[in-house]
Amino acid sequence: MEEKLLLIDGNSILNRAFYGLPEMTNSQGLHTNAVLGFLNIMFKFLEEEHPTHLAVAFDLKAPTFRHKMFADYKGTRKGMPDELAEQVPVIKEVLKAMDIPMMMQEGYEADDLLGTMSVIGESQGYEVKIISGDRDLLQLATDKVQIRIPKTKMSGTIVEDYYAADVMEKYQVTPKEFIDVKALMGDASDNIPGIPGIGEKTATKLIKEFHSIENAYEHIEEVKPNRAKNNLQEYYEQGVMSKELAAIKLDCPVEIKLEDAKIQNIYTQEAYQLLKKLEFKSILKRFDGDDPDEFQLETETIHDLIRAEEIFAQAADREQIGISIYEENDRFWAGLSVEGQQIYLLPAEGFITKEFLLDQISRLYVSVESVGMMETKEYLGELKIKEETPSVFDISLAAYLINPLKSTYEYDDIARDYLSLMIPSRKELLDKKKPMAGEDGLTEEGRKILGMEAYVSRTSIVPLSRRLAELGMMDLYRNIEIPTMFALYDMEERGIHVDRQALKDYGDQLIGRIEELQNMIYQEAGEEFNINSPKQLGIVLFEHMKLEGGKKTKTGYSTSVDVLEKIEHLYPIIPMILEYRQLTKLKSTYADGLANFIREDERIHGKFNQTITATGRISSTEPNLQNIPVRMDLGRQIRKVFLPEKGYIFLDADYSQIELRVLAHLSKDEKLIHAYQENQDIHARTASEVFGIPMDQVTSAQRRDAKAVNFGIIYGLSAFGLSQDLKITRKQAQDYIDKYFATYPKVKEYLDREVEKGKTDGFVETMFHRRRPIPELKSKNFAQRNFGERVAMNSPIQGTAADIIKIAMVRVNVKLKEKNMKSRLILQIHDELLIEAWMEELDEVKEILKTEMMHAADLEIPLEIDINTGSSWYEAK
DNA sequence: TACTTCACG
DNA sequence: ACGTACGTGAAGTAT
Repeated sequence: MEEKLLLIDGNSILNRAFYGLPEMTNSQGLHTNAVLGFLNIMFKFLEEEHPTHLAVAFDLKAPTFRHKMFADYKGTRKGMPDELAEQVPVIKEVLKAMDIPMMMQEGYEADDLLGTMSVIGESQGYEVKIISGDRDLLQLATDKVQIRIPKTKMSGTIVEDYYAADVMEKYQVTPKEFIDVKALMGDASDNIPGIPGIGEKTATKLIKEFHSIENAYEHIEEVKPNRAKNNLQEYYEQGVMSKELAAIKLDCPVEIKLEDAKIQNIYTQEAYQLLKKLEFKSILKRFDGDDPDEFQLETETIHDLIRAEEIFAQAADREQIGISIYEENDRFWAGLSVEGQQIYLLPAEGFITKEFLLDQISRLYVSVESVGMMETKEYLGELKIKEETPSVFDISLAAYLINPLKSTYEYDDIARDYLSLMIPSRKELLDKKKPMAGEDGLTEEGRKILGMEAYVSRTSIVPLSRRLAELGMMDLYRNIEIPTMFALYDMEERGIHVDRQALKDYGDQLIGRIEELQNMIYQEAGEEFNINSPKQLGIVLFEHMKLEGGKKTKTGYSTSVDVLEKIEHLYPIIPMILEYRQLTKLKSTYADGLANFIREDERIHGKFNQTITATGRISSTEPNLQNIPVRMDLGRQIRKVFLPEKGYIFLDADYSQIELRVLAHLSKDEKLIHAYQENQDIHARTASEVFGIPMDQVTSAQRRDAKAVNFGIIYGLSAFGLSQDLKITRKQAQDYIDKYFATYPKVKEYLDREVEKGKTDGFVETMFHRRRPIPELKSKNFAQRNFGERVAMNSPIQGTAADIIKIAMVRVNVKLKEKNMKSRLILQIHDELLIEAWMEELDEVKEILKTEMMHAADLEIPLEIDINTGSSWYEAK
């Protein structure tokens, strides 16, 4: 077999990887994206090329000979960011562990070492491949030496390949002449001065003609553009020196020999351990054979009723146990972790029925101190655990409170973060569409997943509890989140009644107008196209029709409302598009979308998610019942199809400006507090203060502007954002903001204080100690940091409001149940509760709502609510 | 799968 | 000179 040498430009590839991948750390907080990217690239080429030899070149840290040549060298190359710098020793450690030789030598750059090594390789008859992100290396290309430049594009990595002929084709000069081209044009980032006035084009032209700087100089009279001729004459010395700088050395005294680069076994134990610490699961998979200390569970599948009873009896006197459940169609399995690595898998079959298992598990909640389970809410219906059961320990909720920024809280994440245990994820195990269960019961993967989930659910109880206690969140967890979980379950279970036919009629009534609009739009545009495609729409409007106000976004023209509204009065097509958009939204998302979720009981049972938002709010999906139209009348009409059951009436209560009230409380601003204690119209009051006019002279426009400012404050406002919202100049917006803060000075102080806290502590928290980490505040990116500041201002306000309504929601729900009332809580929309009230209980329920909502938190100002009744959601709002 | 748009608080 | 209001979810198109 022919020998093949793969050479990697270490710094260059590491650099590319760093900027090509999103920020990423392992659980110890070590940045790892560049190392992962490097290894992925390396493995990609190992697989593609199957080289027999491999070496990686690195620059040494100290500025090298080449850079020192210039007195004004002060680090024209910006120092690398810390996040990258800390990864340099790491990749070296990994390579060392893999027995891959590294070339690093004082006084020589990686380029020189690569060049020298490629020459040696070629002279020995090796095929040579050089991997780099740097085009300068193209001068090394020959018939046998190929330069491969990987580029991370959106659609994966693409590689540009260059043998000598490819360089010729693309740059019209030979690889050797490439040096002269670079010497002529110079390179600021490499501190190569070049010759003034000669850029890429002239340089290429000259070298194409004369093949070298020296030859061009000898034929100086023939050098064409006059400017080039004169400058070449005047700066010839500098050109020659530049050439020396641009030329990669091919004769370094390299310390390693070719045979040292022979690939042995890179899958070493040391490398494995290192990669494990880095948490590179995808790379670990390349190591075959079993990890000697891979985590193993001992699984016993229970088919015998007597044995099952034995096991449940044994579990009953433990402090912690872990449960996992899996259901598919009518089949049911439970996983149980009682001690050590022992897992019991209990399929419901034969004498062991699902009812038996659920009953046994429910009993464990009574006898065991803590029963750990993930996503407990999904099983509350079957388990029949009472709200006040102290042994309920929901792993997902605990992990969410500790870090609400994660997108998932799966068992492998929890194991990594709280048990320092790397185990295969559900996604990895079920990778190639492998099922959890087959004809003969659980598959191998299914057993593993159920086992690990039960194991993690038991063993993480202690570390999670400890962490919650450390962070002062035990009360929040016990008294707010766990009870909220029960309330959400109840709401999901109850659902909301929808008139199926009325919903269909609503949708049908839209169709006519939509078609009409569509034809009118085609007419105006003079062509037919897909109006739903922002891309096509943008081209039709701003190119074909040449409307003004185009451009925006990287992918094309923006066609969003605020862009279109600006030109709404100039072109008749614009209002048509806006109306078309509105109607198709109502049709597809609401009329058709909601219809798909109406169940047999004529009710929609949406899901409420408790571990999604960064601030502590809940979210609603399948369908989203928290964004049913209300602002525009046509959309609002859809609420007429949400109806109470016979004998019931809707009761809707929402907090009046809860976030501003929370702000008043948290900031302790006297003026704001006073205004609320007097129950004044806060927006009018703000307008009066900001514009310096008496309350009774505030115009509706002034009130509207003041309202926008009040909202802006909550969002961590910026002059830009406010100006966009109010369609005023930034100067005016800034003026409003200044005046606002002059009026409510404590608000300003409070917001500044929160930003400061965020910066020093790395997080901010609500009145009830819910915390939101803000990693963005440490970002070196200006925009990111600004975002972090706004988050620091907004999260405690939005989060405290979320805490308060959770408390109210729980109390209302519990009270109605305790009193055995027929009335029931069915929806929560952030600051609003919707109750399907039994007609005869109406007054009592109203009282409960008022009391519980107004007294959910003890603030310096009263919490007010608006309350309405109606025979549809439309009427009740 | 990413992006854009738009519905809500 | 950056590039933005805070928090969500769903639908549709383009990749």
